[in-house]
Amino acid sequence: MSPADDYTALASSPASAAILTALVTSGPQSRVSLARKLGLSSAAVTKSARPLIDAGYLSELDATERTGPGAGRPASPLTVRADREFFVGVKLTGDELIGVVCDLTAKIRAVAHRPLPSAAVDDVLAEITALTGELLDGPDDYRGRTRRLGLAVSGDVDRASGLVRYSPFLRWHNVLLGKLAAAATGLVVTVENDVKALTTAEHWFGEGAGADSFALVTVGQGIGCGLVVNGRPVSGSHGVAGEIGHLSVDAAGPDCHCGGRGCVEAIAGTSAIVAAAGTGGIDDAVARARAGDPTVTAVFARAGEAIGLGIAAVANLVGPAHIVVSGEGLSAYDLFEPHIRAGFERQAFGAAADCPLSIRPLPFEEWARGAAAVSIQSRLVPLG
Amino acid sequence: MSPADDYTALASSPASAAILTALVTSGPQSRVSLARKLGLSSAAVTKSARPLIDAGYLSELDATERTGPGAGRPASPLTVRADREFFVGVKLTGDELIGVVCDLTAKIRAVAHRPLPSAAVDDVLAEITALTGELLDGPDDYRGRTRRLGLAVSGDVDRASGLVRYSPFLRWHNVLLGKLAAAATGLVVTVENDVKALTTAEHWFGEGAGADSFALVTVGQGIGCGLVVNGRPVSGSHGVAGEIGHLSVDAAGPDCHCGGRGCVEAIAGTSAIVAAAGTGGIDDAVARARAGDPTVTAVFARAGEAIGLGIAAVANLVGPAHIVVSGEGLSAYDLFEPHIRAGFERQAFGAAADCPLSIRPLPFEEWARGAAAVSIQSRLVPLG
DNA sequence: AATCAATACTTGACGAAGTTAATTAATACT
DNA sequence: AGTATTAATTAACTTCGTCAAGTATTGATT
Repeated sequence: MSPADDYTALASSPASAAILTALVTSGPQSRVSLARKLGLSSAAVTKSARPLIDAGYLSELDATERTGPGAGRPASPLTVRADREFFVGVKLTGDELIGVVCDLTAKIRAVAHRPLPSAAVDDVLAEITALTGELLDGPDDYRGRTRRLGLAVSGDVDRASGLVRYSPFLRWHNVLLGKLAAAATGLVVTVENDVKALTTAEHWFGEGAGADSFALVTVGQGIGCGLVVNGRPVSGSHGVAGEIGHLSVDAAGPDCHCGGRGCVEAIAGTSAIVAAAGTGGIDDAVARARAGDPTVTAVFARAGEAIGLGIAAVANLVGPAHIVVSGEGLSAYDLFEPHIRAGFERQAFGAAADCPLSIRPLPFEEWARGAAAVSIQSRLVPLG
Repeated sequence: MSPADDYTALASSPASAAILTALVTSGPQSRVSLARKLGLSSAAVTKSARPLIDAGYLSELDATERTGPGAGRPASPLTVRADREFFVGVKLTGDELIGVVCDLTAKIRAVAHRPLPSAAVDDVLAEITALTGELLDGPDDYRGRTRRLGLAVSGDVDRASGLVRYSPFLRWHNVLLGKLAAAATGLVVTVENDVKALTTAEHWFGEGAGADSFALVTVGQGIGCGLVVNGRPVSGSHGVAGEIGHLSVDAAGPDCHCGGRGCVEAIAGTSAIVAAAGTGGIDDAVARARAGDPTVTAVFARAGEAIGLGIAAVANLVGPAHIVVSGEGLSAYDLFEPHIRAGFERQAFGAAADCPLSIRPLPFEEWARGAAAVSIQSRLVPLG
């Protein structure tokens, strides 16, 4: 395999893309079960898998697990060789870089943080390069088996061109981050919106693995949502999608900076909670709520319910198979969770209420893992 | 072409399906422009189009329109031969059947109505057969060129198997309508949910033609919504999708029969309007509002705004390229329209507000046309 | 132990559906 | 008339799948 192949996806045909996707999202499987699941002949699986095995990306598992009713040749399931290649993922925030090294199954192998004293493009590129070096040239030497870097940025990002159209926290406009970072690091770079990246990670490697439709809701400063429908991410024709934070759930609710009224974010965003609780900061609000202050407890209850209503709206409109709720705001998980569920259950229509809801806090490295997941995906299959 | 071919789709390959879809949704085009748009070689278009021309489904237009800068061989655009085949569409309501004959471009050629004195399955089948006969064996003799019948039913429908799982107005449970109607009429039958059928019609033959994502909102007894995302209809993993009527937009709003509170439908559904206006019926309410009764005018204003908020939720979450608002409720179009727009514009986030909104009343035959559109689609391309 | 049935996988011939490159067709401009 | 330009077709080839036949590896039966 020539170095130039690093720039193209590993899968050269629809079949091999489907095989890689199924193995990554659903774990080791025999060729026959892959064929059944993907609607292919087993001959096609054999043929498509061969070059992937030869290149070291797949391998055969020992035929320990018997599948059938006993008789017959045992299957030798195919599996992804996790340590065949490594990927760097970096999440950019306004004041910090969070970096991880992941293997092919998006398992985090190394973590590093780095403050970001300046948001000037050149400074950020220098810090990305330094962080990448720190991760790759550290005690475990990943350098030789790492060709790709994923970046996750909040804001308006064009993944195909690696362009950051607008990023509020970095105050960037139209920065060709992909090309610049590729030049600075010598790696193949993908750039994606942070929520979409996290959605990809959960859809491929997390609880949403293999689901045909899936939603990820992030709770924090803002309330965001990534959507996967019919197996494909939703981007929105006008560049807007998943704006769950600006659904209006209360006609008498507070005005929102977006011009709307009663937005979920204007009730349940971090600053809205702080304002409503009349406390100094979110940590203070959490502490007072945990101490039992009824005013502040009510603020969290109202916020949780608003989020639940927003999630119910997602369930009613697109009907995802699974919804994961997460984000830095869920460090106060215990204060939110029952009210999110209450709001959801009240407003989810009919069978939409059957949609399983996973509500859990999210380690901050997960955002960087999301960036790596996009990079892994781009390595395995064309586009996304 | 043997009779058995009537059961399979006309398109035998992805390329021919793409060509038919493009010609139906975007009108006559040269082979070269089709190739560019679809990412195919022009040789592939030539080859795929040939059998469709031979079978009489496509034909070449006279090269009247010049395309290029003047020089060069003029294009002879391909076009769908609308009268090659006809399709019957029937919409089933609780007390009436509405039937149409459409040509291949979904243009309505004939219309017929028929009361439905009984909702017993056998009686409905007899009426469908009679209506179909009336349409096909009438003054224009469509019988010889019609092989397919589309049925549209409100409720829970499995298109693939032609099963009506549950239909509230007909009080049906698990009726294999597709097989039964095929046996009764001798036609190839498709069965689809009425809102989805109407969405298909607008997405293929109406204002949403060719859009990658599209939403149709119906206003009437209930408030419904059909969604197309990434070019494919959204069905919902748990069978629920597009339930815009049960988004909660007012925390202090009325309780809804669904168990929720402040649902769009509980504010803007026909019976909610009648109840809030304190009038005898919807016609009465419309009359009083048109006469300037401030109470009733306010009821319509509030209803319109609630619908607008629901539409904004769709725009914020999935970002369709175009939204069509229609339905029998929009016979009172003038009372709703400005308030729908006001609600939408207030709550649409950022670029979502750029989404064009078409608000217009809908002739009742359009529902039957929707049923025919599904049938046409099933004739042209596999699945949907 | 030998055979058989069951299941997994591989192989090679074939076919469907696309590609590229060369050719033919039809027009406008000089 | 000759040439540039664009459209469409044709023929040779490539790719990627299927099908059908065979091989591989096990448990059960005789």
